[in-house]
Amino acid sequence: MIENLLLFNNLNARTRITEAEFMRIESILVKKQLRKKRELIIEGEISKNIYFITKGCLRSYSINKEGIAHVMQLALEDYWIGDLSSFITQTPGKLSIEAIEDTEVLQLSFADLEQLYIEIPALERFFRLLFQRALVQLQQRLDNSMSINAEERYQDLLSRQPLLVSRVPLIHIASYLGITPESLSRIRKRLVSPKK
Amino acid sequence: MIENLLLFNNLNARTRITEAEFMRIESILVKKQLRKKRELIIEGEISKNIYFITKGCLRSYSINKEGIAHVMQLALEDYWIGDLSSFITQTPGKLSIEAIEDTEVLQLSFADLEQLYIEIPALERFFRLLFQRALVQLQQRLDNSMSINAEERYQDLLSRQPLLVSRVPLIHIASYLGITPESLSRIRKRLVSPKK
DNA sequence: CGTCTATTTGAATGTACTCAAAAGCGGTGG
DNA sequence: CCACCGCTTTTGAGTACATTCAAATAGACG
Repeated sequence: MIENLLLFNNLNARTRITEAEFMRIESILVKKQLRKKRELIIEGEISKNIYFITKGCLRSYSINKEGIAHVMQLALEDYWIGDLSSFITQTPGKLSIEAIEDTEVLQLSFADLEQLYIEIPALERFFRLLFQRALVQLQQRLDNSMSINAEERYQDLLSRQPLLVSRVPLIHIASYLGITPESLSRIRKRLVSPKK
Repeated sequence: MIENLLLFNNLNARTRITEAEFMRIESILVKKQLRKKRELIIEGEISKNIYFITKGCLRSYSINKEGIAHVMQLALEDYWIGDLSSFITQTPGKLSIEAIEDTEVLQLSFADLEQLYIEIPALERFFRLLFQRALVQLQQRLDNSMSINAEERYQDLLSRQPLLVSRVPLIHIASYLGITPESLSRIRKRLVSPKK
């Protein structure tokens, strides 16, 4: 019996995972609840897991030497999140992940995933496609950060991810866009009353 | 008989590809020569191929609406390059790729690669790992662009990729770092004569 | 050797920043 | 249930860093 239909559909959107394979995967996953403001992983730890979000919203971020946080990823349910760098090298990571809302995730460990890659070749394909798409999206984000200004970046995000923008506090949207909260506040004001 | 040892070692650095499998791959690859300043792919085209560089140096870049180029990737021999977005969606791309030096690449087509994924499961793993690492590196670059200033980004690149910096004209390094050539010129001057 | 492009330098400018403070909002405990 | 506290958002004023524009110099290539 399939429990996590959201994940089953997520895997099967671009791959074919059988029910039997999926139940094998499910038997390994660990469900985790996280209250708003609580941290899933903390800078300096070795990330033993990556996470599939079944409910809620998370942000991953790093802190620079001035003590300022920069948002790497904002993720709602049906997304995967983790400190990939720490996860694949199994060395201490620079990212922390915090819940923006009360959140529920499914945890998948490094060792288990390596085993599953062997047992279920379609899963290797799944993550190849996942990383491929993530790479393209990140290239797009980097290109945006170089080629268009803050206001256009905000409008682009707003048009692509309206739900995300409505659920995430301005302070984290600003950080994701690479600007200060003050600047984003002014941008929003301009967009409401487009004087001139 | 293995012809492209550089590629064979590239594939086998993190995967096991047998000689037989590799010769199957080689039978499909097309060798292409490219003179300095010539373009490998041009914005608006559908990227039918990705490329492994066996000799030389390439840059991929996009042009924004003001007509300014932004470097997405700088790649020397032993690297893979392409317009991944266009390649995986088989729709017109926004990137162009140009030779910075006389260059030789091995071309791998979308259709051939899909076939090879089926024939050679280890290749699926190879590209899963390749995209995984590329994603981590791009996350690092994005984090840098938000958390440290232009001078620090240049020094970081210089320490990580001294060969690349020495072989690529300042104008393209600047674009890669997200700054103007004038700014990078001034940064270099400061680093030579660090008055205060 | 001449032409074209890349690099350097100078001066003026602007966009987003910092610092500061007020207003708004949400959650918690008395 | 309401008052308070902390955090988020807004607004203002002054500033800094990299930009733009312009021009001179240096370097590469045919």
